[in-house]
Amino acid sequence: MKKNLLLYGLILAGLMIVLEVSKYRFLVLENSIEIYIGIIAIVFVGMGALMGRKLTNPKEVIIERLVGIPSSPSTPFTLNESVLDKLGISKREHEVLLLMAEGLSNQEIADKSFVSVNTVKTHVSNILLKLDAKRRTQAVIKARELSLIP
Amino acid sequence: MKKNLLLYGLILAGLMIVLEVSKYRFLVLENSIEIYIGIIAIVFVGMGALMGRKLTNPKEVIIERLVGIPSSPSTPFTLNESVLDKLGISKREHEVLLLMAEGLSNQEIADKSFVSVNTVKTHVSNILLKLDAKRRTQAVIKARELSLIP
DNA sequence: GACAAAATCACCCAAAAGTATGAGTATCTT
DNA sequence: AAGATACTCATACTTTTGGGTGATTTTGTC
Repeated sequence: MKKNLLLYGLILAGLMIVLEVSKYRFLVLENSIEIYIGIIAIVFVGMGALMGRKLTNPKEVIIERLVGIPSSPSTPFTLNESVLDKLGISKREHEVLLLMAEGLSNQEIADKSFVSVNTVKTHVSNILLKLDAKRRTQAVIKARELSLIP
Repeated sequence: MKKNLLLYGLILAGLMIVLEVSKYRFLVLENSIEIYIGIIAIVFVGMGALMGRKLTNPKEVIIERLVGIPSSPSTPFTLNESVLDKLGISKREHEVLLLMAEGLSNQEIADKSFVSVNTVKTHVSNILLKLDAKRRTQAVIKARELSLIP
């Protein structure tokens, strides 16, 4: 990085010198000032681009891979009931939660549970409240984190 | 991108004009040419840096690291790319899929991805289509089953 | 039986999600 | 230069969700 800045300054200095020298040799015509600006612009855009690229560290995607344990016997899920009633989630609500986690719509949950959609809605609303989630997707995630669902 | 180039040209043009005008007003002193060059240099380095950053796709350097089972916290996820392009899921769509899996709303995804909600909607629609899901919740489940997301 | 908690349902409204369609831009390949 | 693909965005419309409120019915417990 520092090298770049240095190189950078050197080029600028170089240009100055070139200009200075040529000026006294009457090579700097009135109308050619634009050309100089153009050249300088191009050069420094290039430099800037290079620097920008260097500054932007390439994202490193680190993929960690386990060595042993080729196939652990998938997670043995056990429901955390203490959390369940600490949050005051009822049995029915938990059922709905499970169906929600399967990606079912309220209507589908209603059909499976033999209740009306409205009922499911209230359950879902309560679940969202109790799990402090804004959406059903979030609720499912939180529920899984709390071991309320597999 | 095009906007940048345009803005770019405009700034260059602007500088030219300023110089031209000031030249005839005898404001351009012999010794101040260096200052102008400096200013131009700085401006264009900045521009160049910005452009360079935009142009440079964030190259993803994938570093694989083997972990020696210190305490397997969860499933060692490895993305199944073959499935990914068998289903024709693009890079952007996959990104959206990941954010969807975090329980984010379309608006939140849009904000995080610096695109409009409409764009996110199209992506989500395509994802639902390609994953043969009716809802985003289902899509997430299927994606997880297919090892498209952790 | 009385009481409380849970479950059921309805209605209305607002917000979010999803569908369909068209279109401009960008990128990459041939 | 042309074509394919991906990405972006818009507009309009439908469906699903979610929030709030209130009311009735079970159900379990004291």
